[in-house]
Amino acid sequence: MDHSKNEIEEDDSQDILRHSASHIMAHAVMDIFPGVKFAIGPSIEEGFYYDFDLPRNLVPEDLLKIEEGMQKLVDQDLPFKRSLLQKEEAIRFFEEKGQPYKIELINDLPDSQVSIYQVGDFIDLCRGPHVASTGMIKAFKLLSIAGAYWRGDERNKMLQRIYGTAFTSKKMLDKHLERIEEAKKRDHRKLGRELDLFSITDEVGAGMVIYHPKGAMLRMLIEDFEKKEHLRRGYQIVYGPTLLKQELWEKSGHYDNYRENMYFTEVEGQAYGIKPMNCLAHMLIYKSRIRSYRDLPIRYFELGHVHRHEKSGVLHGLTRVRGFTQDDAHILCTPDQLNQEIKGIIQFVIDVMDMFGFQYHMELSTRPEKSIGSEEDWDRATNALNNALEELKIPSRIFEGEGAFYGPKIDVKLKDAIGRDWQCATIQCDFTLPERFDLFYMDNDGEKKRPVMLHRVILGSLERFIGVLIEHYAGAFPLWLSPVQVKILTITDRQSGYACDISEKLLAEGIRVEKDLRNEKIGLKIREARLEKVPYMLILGDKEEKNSTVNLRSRDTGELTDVKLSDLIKKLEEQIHLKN
RNA sequence: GCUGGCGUAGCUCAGUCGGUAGAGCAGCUGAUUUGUAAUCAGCGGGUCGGGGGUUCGAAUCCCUUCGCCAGCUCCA
Repeated sequence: MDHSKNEIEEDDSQDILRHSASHIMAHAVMDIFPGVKFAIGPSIEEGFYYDFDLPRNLVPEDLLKIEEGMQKLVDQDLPFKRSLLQKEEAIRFFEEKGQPYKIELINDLPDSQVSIYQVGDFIDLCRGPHVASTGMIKAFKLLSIAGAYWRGDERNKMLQRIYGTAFTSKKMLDKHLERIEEAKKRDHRKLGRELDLFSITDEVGAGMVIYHPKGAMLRMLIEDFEKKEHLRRGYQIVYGPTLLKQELWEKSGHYDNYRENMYFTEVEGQAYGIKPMNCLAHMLIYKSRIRSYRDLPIRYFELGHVHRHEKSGVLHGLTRVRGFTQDDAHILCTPDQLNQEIKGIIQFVIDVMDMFGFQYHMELSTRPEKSIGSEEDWDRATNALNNALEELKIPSRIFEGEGAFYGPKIDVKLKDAIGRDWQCATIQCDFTLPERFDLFYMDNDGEKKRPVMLHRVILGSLERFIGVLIEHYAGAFPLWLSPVQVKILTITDRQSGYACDISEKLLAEGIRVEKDLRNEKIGLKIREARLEKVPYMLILGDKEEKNSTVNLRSRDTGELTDVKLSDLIKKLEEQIHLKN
């Protein structure tokens, strides 16, 4: 995404504004809770926050009081004053103030001098910059209270975080608050129930999805699409079992590294683990016979249903569940083929993202401190990923040390219709599992060689992807993905026969049709079909029957047209083919 | 898992000071045969998330457990 110079400047000034607002909030909190200890208070993408160590827990009413305090500070139009202190001076200063978190921060700063900012009676360690004075904060609002660990580490004390946002005008703030409301309307948990797509119920278990007929249809359409696309790209479809012997998980290292996330069971004295990943069966297929370099690359694809015991607090609708279906593949190839394979996967991801209309960006994560494998392998794998990105001219950010313990990876973050990022696709290089399972191929020199394994998903998990899709389209799926594509509505029960006739003809063409023949007013039927977000309604009255036409009403344009059935079928088929 | 909030009819929600539960929508029945976002009338529906306690009496107070929500940490 290109930012013009103005936009960049605007982003910067907004950051400064919000960061300044967080200082003002801290001041207001200090006025109410004199003993407060301050942690950090940065600006973030949508606003700002500040973490506090407070003598008591905050309640929502506190936010109003703090907002009032902030408004007073803004009204006074107090200047932000910057000054420099020697590190030792600063430490002494914050010791006197009883601010242990600030001292910890100062001790970690490399420079001999640190800057502090004063606004009113509040002095904070801060790199800056800030707005000139508090009067420049024209519009702000505190949004929520949450717990947050000091320095983001769950072993540390949990502090109280207040989130807020600030803008240069009231109008912009209102627009932002409207966007938040809009996002709530698109929430896939809400739409999932309203559109009768799926349910998640305590009776079954937290994080376990039940697909209702329409949700199952949506999933099937995506699965069919994926199978076709994978076959086209030289993948072979395979299936592995859900339950695999515990010994196998011990061999793979999952038992040591991933046990907390796995479910185990015992049958006739034999211990089994429920698969949290699909790779083991794929490797066993590879190992089921001797492979030649001529066979490579081998690409096994599985829509594999895995279970992971996610911590209870992280579950969220379809986007974070305990049982989910990955569009998983493992590619076994020679080191020489690595680059080409990675490029193929990236192109696959791009094709699919474009088709669904998602923007995306890619991130390359390199070797973490805690990792296995030789430096040479890591370099080769990292270069392969990096070269592939460069050759395809894909800009990416590098996250040093964020790779998996067995290899570096490319993560793809897609951006939905209202600008939120989601992790779906990931491409990971792995030298460890081929080693542990002693995978090899016979090379052209007659020597056994070790293949490289790529783990990759394109959509990630179908559950998460479907959740994201629901929100992306706000439930109004494009025709090819709509569980019901056409709904037939009759004016009176005189048209029931004609309606069944039309319905059968559409079904015969593979169009997904529903009929509403109830003795209800057309207004009601249309209202309900609209709420169900059906792309096309066919309204049938005496007039249509007499003329052998249908009155077509479009969800997206609201347009009404009288058409012949054959023309309608042609139009629908064209649109389905174009997948829009 | 952690911090805080919340769990009342299928859904959205009300329920005062502790005195035995209510609305709208949905559902069912009947009437209505209707032209582009809600026809009218009647009826049924609840172990107030589960368990335990306090009390003459608990949706309401306390404990515990499960789940949900907002974050944190983790992640497809």
